[in-house]
Amino acid sequence: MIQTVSVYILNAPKQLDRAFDYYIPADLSGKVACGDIITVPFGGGNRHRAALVVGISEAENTDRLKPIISKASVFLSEEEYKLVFFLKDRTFCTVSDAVHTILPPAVISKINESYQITEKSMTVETVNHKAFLVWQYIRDTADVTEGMLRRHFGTEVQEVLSFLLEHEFVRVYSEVTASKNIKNIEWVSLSFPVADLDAVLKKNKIRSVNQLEIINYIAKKGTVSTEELRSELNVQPRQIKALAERRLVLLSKEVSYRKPYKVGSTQAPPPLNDCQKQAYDTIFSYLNTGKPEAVLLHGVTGSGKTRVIKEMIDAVIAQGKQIIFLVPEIALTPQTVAIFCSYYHDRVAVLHSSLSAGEKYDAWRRIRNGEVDLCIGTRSAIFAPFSRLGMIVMDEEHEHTYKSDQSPRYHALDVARYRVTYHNALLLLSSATPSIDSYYKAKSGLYHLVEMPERATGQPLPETIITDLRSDAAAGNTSPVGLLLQDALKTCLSRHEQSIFFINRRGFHHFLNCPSCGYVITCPRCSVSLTHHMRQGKNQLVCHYCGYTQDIPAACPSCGSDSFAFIGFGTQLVQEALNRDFPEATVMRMDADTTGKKLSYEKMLEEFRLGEADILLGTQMVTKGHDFPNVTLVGVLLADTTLYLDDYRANERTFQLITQVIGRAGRSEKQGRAIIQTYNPDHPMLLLAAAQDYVSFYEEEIAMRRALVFPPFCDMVLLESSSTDEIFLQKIVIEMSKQLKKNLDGPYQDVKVVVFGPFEAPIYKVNDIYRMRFVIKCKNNKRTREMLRDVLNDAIRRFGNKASVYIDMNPNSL
DNA sequence: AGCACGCCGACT
DNA sequence: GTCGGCGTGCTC
Repeated sequence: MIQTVSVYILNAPKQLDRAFDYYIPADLSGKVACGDIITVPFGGGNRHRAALVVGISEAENTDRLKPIISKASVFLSEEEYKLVFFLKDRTFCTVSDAVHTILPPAVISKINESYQITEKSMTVETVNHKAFLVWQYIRDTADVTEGMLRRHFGTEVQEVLSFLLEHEFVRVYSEVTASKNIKNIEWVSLSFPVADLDAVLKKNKIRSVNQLEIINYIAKKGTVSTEELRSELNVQPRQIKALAERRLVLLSKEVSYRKPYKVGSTQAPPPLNDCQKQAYDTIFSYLNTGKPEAVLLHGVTGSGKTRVIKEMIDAVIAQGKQIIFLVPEIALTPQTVAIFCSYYHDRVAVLHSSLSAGEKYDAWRRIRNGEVDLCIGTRSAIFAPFSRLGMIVMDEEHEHTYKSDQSPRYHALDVARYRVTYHNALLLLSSATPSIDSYYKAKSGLYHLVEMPERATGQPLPETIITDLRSDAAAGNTSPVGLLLQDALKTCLSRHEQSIFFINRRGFHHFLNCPSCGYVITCPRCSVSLTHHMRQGKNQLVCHYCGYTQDIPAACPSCGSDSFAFIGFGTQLVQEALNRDFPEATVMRMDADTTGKKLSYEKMLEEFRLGEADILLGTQMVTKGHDFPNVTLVGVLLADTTLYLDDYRANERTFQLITQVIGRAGRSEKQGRAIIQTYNPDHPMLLLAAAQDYVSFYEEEIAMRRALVFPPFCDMVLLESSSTDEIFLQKIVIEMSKQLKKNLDGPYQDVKVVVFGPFEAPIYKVNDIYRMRFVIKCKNNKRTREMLRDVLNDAIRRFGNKASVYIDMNPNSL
């Protein structure tokens, strides 16, 4: 009997996402297990590919199988291995995509293989001439890779190579490239006591200014890195080497982990107040219950949720367990990250998308080696390879950045739930404005609900005023800053206090809004607003859910005005208006245009905190959890833009956004004020947001969702296909439509769904690729996923090489 | 995705 | 006759 393996090929296209069998040659027999990463010959050219082992068995006849080549040193832990199939099942991704998300990119980016000759001797006579040439080449060249051999001998070298490997004239070494990414730090120190400095200098007759400078620098600072000498004194490495050769300095090497976050000074946190203590005690009681637990911590802005979380982290660490702390976006939460880094020093790792591959790998390795207690990071940090996970925290739980919109299209919350179940750990969700879904789960007892209704400082929430832009228009004010807001700004400036102006500009799709009455056209079938599209050079209004299309009416159906326009003004326009009307005020503009560079968000926010500008003007990013003690005025320049989004979550998003931005005002001892400008001053959602009345908002929203059957009472599936060939694409979606119908009438009769489409995607053509969609309302359960997977696989099998098809379960936008 | 196999047009 | 175009179909 010969051992065989089932594997999934990594970096393979969707069509190849299935198991392939190989046999294990004698030298690897018994050494391969599920979750291992191995290399195998694949395809006509037998090119070496990385693969994940998913099964081990035995066979008598292995004639039809190829042998595996080697085993890499990386492998998936049991939990990671299970997560691969969890992701595949839930998000309809390939095994390859899942593996790449769970392991850092450096680990499997390249399976680095090199060939070496063995002890077995070879002469021209024993083999054919070509084999001998290849063997010679491998013997005489260092680190021979497959690519090098291909370049030298052509693709047919594979045959020869197989022969050489089989007869053990040659063996293969495989190692992950990431190991080469380990950065060594070279430390330099004096070889003699500092007290002897003058004597040593005299004795060694050092006169070179450069060398004196180096030695004095080291004498002053103690041990320094060569890197520091290079940047501070502009020293060449060879100069240091020269000193080392003269035995004046000592060099030592040390493997270093790149640490992109500087550790600030540690300040003891303030003691918990009563409300915080109570919240902490409740959450603590769910720790170590022997089963998985989930808590939704709902606290108003400024209630000190982060303070409670810090205390929980301490408690978990004290029990010898580890913590994942997810934040929506590192760049937007620099304060949080810095504070936690300063508390936990080298026991913390930071993981996020703008780290280099090497930095990610370092952090990952430290976590896996158990050198870290706390991992702070964005979405992908949910996969941090802790083996003793005690708690997962998701800060600003409602943020959409927790959902990936690229394969695997997972939600960090789903992975978090999976992981806390695996570890019997605690899931702690925190938000001032929880997602409707989470609050519903908390209300139905699935999560424990912990409320923090008051601000830590005891300050009341900001006084909020809604102003009607139509009366501004009537009064002849053309500035995007309304009269009331102008007044408030004057007062604010005269007191030398700061203000934040928020522009709710979102995405590229816009709804159509009547400038005189504010009327918005909605879909007669879906109660969402229609979206403007250019279709065949024609302006049209389209519903993203059901595909309903109509022409733009010549006059407003509500007030009869004949000029429809797209509202929304850019940050630039507002800045100009502010500069004109308030020349004495400094305006800091923060949007995608002004924050291109890596850490420029942080810099700007820090500068604003220090009072270098009077007004911070920006989009979404100014609403996030920053703490600006001197801000007393918040202006929402136009609240309407998310009110009528073509999405069932429009209300939810508006409420969250407005509540968050209002929460920026009056966080210290000064009372804050917020002014919301709108064309819809009576819109219930705005009134609730202004009152910061989350519970009423929730009650209204959940009633609406229940009545219209939207999540959490169902799930939304986006089934999209795209192709450069428009005609072919039409054919595909018709076939998919048939397949859906066939499934739902036949083997999947028990699956309850409502299918909309096919219709064109909101942006029908991108980069010459046409896109068609189905939107499916369903219940996300095993049977539904089976049905969907069948439709997806069928389409991939039939059309996969000319079109791409994917499913997104509960996507961020439809 | 690669890569081979295969079946027709322009070249020695 | 054969070199090479890229359409089709398979990959353990």
